[in-house]
Amino acid sequence: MAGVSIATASRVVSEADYPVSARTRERVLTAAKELDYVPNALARGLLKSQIPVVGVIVHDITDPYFAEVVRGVEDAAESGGYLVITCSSERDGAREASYVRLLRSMRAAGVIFAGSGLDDPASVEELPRHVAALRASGAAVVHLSPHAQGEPEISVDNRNGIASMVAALVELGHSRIAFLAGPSSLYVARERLAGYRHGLAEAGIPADERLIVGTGFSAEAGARAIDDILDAHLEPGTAFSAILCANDLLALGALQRLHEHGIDVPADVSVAGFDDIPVAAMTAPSLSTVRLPLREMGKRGFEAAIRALEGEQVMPETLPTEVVMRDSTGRRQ
Amino acid sequence: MAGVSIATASRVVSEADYPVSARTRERVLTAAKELDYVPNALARGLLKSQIPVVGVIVHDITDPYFAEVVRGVEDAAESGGYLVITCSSERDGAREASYVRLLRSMRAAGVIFAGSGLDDPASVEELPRHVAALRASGAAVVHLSPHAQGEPEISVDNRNGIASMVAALVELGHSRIAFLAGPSSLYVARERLAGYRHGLAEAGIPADERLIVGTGFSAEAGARAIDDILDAHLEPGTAFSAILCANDLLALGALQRLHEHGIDVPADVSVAGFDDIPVAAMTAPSLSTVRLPLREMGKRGFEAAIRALEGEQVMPETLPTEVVMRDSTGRRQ
DNA sequence: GGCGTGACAGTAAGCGTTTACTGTTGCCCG
DNA sequence: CGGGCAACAGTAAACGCTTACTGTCACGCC
Repeated sequence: MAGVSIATASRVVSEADYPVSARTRERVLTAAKELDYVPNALARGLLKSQIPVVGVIVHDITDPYFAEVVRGVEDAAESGGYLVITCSSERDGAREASYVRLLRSMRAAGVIFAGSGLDDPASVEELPRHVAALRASGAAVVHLSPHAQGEPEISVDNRNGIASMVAALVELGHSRIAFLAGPSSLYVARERLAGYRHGLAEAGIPADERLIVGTGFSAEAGARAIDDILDAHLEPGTAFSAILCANDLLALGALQRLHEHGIDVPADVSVAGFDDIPVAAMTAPSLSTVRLPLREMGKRGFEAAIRALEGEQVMPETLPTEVVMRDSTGRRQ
Repeated sequence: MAGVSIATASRVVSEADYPVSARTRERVLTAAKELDYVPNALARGLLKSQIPVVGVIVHDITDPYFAEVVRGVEDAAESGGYLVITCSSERDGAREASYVRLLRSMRAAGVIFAGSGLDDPASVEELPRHVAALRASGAAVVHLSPHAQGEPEISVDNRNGIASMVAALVELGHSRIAFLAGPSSLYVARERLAGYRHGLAEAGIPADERLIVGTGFSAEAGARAIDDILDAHLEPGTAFSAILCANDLLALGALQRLHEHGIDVPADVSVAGFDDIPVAAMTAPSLSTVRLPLREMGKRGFEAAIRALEGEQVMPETLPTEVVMRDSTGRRQ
């Protein structure tokens, strides 16, 4: 339509670094607009063996933690013209591996693992094969949490984050602090448990194993844990005066169940979470927690991927955490 | 490696409907496994002018409403080997159009609009062009909410949903019910407002315009609306005894701000939301709301897209809503 | 015995781009 | 005034796959 060869048209629309006269360029652009031309990313991708898409592997997009991270990736990706594919693995190694395979088949430019690694056969067999192939073909792989293959590219100091909340609770006069520990199959949960022990040790408080309860990572699990604690005849106020949770969802569930039991927060017991997901500020009472820069993690994750794509060496970064005291914690009565 | 032609190998790995002898097939499969062969989806897609990917356009993946819908799409998509691309438009027509253009450029098999339509120049100019092109090229386009182009393929009866909550509140003795209406720029908010008026009319209660407050669709907006109401010297208990919110996020914000003002829910005022996002069950008091089958909507949306792809006529479906009374509502004192 | 037929296997075209390479100008400089 | 070069423009190959088409062979039937 512009009366030029395909090559010339391509050079104009793809903004190639190749001289094209102003008149020709103009004609091509006019024709392109007229035809509502949109380049075929598949053809382009076939040539480059890469399509401007990054996959984000999360445990569950419905978990506000991951939604925030994905949003961070998305915001950073958007400006570069990248699209992001969300993959909820539901903590199933096979599903995770299958997603990564699909991402590999479509030559995604990068894969960002937002959730922490799993102890799962598929995660140690099929997954590493795909990850290696992805890397070999020039795709970027970045981790935002600890995992089987080692240290994450972008991380947050879970251990010291939890420890500083322990310190804050100790500061408020609490010495018997229960811990809802999350699932021990998750690397990140183990780090947080270590942080709890570390914080206690720092304060010179011996850990009471009866106060450490293994849980899932959901609100229901938090509510159930409260039931378990109460069933074990651990009296709030005497056996423990504060409950620290390995993530906010657990804390939310705990808060609700405590309310149902007529146990007042923070008068009878203080409750603290970890992550600072948006709803943490919206509960009544609002939840004291440790803020993780979730969106920022997503953003940095994407940026690290881009850097890797450009052949740069990516240096591991650790992002800061911050204790946020709200209304669910109070001085020990 | 298997000693066969590319065509034969293709027939085996793509499970084409073409006879291949058992021996040959075996050899190909063995070689494929040995080589860790993964087909190139881009090459395949280039040929078919379509790649097994669907885009979901949401306002914000961080909003639990959309996270649920996306998860529904994802779950349905996974079994078919489709990947889902999340696009948070942030209610910006230009950003939305740009996402759809990107989806078009990569020949996505479908685009699902999860959020309701926008009143925005870009949404009435660029967007329809891309949507038309997508449809013309055989891609499926499905809407889960009302929008400028008409009725959604999958929907929920917002109007009657709200109206039935009004009825439930009236049943509890409330007659002065404030309404946090959401943004009037959103089709869905307008439908809900209509439902509120309808419900009131059904109960023979005249609408008091002072009790209808325009808001955003966030928790902050809900909190602010409470401030506005109180600033207007509308006394809880006398001017109104219940607050109905156009979505749960608004209700969450309202709940928190009421708590801060020392106004007890439900003793002083009842609060109800709409959507039944997961956190609605986790607040204290837990939130009475209207359940929308969000995940199911996502799932149906994907299925409708597949049906459209197969050339089937897709019939509009309306999914049921259900009033869920929890602890934030009570009989009028 | 010739031939139609079914079961395979291979050849090659084509999907929409990008880009190395090959022209063709016109201009500058020695 | 001729050679060299910059500035363009076009040709064609290649990316990895699917599939229409073209064999080839063995078998069974008239």
